[in-house]
Amino acid sequence: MSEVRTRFAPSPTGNLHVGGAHTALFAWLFARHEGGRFVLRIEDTDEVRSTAESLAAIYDGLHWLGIDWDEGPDVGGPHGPYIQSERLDIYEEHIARLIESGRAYRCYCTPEELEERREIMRARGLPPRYDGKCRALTADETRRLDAQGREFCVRFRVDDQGVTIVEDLVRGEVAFENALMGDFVIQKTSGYPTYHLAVVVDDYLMEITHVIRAEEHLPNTQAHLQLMEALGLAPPQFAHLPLILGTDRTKLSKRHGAINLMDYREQGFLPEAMRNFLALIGWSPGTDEEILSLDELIEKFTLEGVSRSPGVFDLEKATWLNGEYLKRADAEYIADLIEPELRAEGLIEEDLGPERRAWLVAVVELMKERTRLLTDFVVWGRYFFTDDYLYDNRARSKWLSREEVPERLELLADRLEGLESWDVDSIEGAIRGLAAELDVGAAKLIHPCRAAVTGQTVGPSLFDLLALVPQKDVVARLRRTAELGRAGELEPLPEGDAAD
RNA sequence: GGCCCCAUGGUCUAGUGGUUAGGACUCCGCUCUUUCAAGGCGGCGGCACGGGUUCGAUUCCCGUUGGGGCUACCA
Repeated sequence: MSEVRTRFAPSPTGNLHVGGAHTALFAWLFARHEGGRFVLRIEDTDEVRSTAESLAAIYDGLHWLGIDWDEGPDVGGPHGPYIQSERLDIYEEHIARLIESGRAYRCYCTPEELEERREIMRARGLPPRYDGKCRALTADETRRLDAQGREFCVRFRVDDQGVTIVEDLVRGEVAFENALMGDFVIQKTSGYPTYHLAVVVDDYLMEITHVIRAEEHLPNTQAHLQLMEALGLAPPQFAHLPLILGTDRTKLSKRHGAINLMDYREQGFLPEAMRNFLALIGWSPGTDEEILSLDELIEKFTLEGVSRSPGVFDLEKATWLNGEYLKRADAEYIADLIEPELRAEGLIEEDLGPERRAWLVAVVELMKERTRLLTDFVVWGRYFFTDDYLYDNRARSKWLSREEVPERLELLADRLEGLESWDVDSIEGAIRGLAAELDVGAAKLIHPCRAAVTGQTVGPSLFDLLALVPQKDVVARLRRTAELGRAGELEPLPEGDAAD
C-alpha cells in the first residue's frame, strides 16, 4: 500500500563515523530499492554535545558516499522541521498527553540521589533501574515540591506486566520481560525530550515505515513500543543491523583508530569503494559477487540478505577493494582527485595547462593498475613529479651499489641523450640496443635504470614510465645516480632508517 | 550481575537434513622475465563444544563456552 519511508537519524555530536555511515547506507539502499523515500533527521536532543560543525560533517560524509535524501533539514519536506531541537512544542504536547493519561509523571529525584540509589541496588545484586520513588507522588506532594522550586524531569510509567515482543525483520521475534524495565525519563529537567520520546514521536509523524538502525538499539525497542502504545501510535517495522566491530571484536570506536568516515578519504579511499565495502559488512547479495556498482547495490539490496552476526572492519580488504576500483576507474577521474594532493605537496604547478593535464592523466593511466589507494600515486609515483626522491634499500642493495652499474648508467645516459625522439619505442630500442652492444641481457640495464630514475625496484613498465619523464631529467638522474654510486653513497642503509 | 543478540578458515561471506562445505581478503609457493605493489596458476586454513531429534547433522532443538550489545536526565 503506502510507499516505503526510511530514515537516518544521527545526532550531531561528532563526525559521521563508519558505523553511522553503514546504517545510513543500509537504510538508504532499502528505500531506493523499494522506490521509497529517504529522510534525514537530526537528533540534537543532547544540547550539550550537539554542534553545528558536526551537522556539517554529517552532510559532508553522506554526500561523499553518494547518499542523498528526499526530506531533511536542508531540503525540507512535508513533515518538517527535520531537526529535533526545532520540534520541541511537538514533544511537549505528547508528553503532556502522557501525563494527562497518567502514563507519565514528574520525578524530583536528583541525579545524585539516583546514582546513590543505583549504587545500593547494584551492591545488593539488583538491576540498577529506577526504583519508582516518585511514581506515587500525590497531587498535593507535587504541588508542594513545585512550590519549593524543585526541579523535575518526566518519567514514563512503564507497563510492567507481561512481555513486549519486537518483531524484527532481521532477527525475528524478540521478547523482553516488562517487569525488568524501570520507568525511564522522557523529558529532561531542561525541558528537552530524551531520545526515546523524540524518536518515537518523529518516526510516527514522519510516517517512517521501516526503522532501520544498528543492533545496539534493539533493547531500546521495548521502551519505544510501550511509548507508542501509550500514545496510541501505530508502530513501524523494525530492522536491527549487525554492528561493525574493530579487529578486537568490540564495537568500532575511537580507540580503533580511523573511525570517522572522512578519514578514509584522507587515506586515499574512493567513495564508491568505501560504499561497496560498507555494504558488504552484514549484507550479501547471496552470490559471490563482491564488486557492485551503485545501481547493482540498489537493485540487489534486500533485508533478507542482511546477516545477524556482527562484522569486523577489515582495512586490508577495504584497501584491496579500493585497488580494484582504482584499476577500473577512469584516469581523468582519478587525476581530478589527486590533483589537489599533488598541489599540496608542491609536486605540480598551481595551474596545469592542457598539456600537463594530459600528461598527468597518462601518468595515472600507467600507475593505476598497481595502486590501491589514491595516496599511492603521490608516494609511489613521486619520481614522476620531482627529481627529489629517495633511493630505497632494495634499489640500493640489488642494483645501485654494484660495481659495474655506474658505468652502465653513464653509457645509458649518453645513449638516451642522443635520442631525437622521446617515445616508448625509441627508448626501448636504445636500451635494448645498448644491451646488445655490451653483450649483456637487457635486464642488466633495465633494472639499474629503474632503480636510478625512480629510486625503486618496482613500478610500471620501464619504457613507458621513462617516456613520461622529460628526457633531460632522465639523463640527469642517470648521471647523478652514477656519480653517487661511484662515491659510495648508494650502499644499503643501515637497518632502521631504511628508506623502503 | 541482569536482559537481549550472535556463532562457517585470522577476516568478510555463500550454502545444504546426505556437497570433495563454494567465493573473496590476508599469507605462502610457482609462473610471466622488465621489476612487483600488477597479471596468471596453485596451496595452507573452517562448520566452537556437548547433548539430543534423525538412517544421517555444519544445517533442526536444548545446553555449555565464547564474543558482543544494552542496562544514563547519550543517542
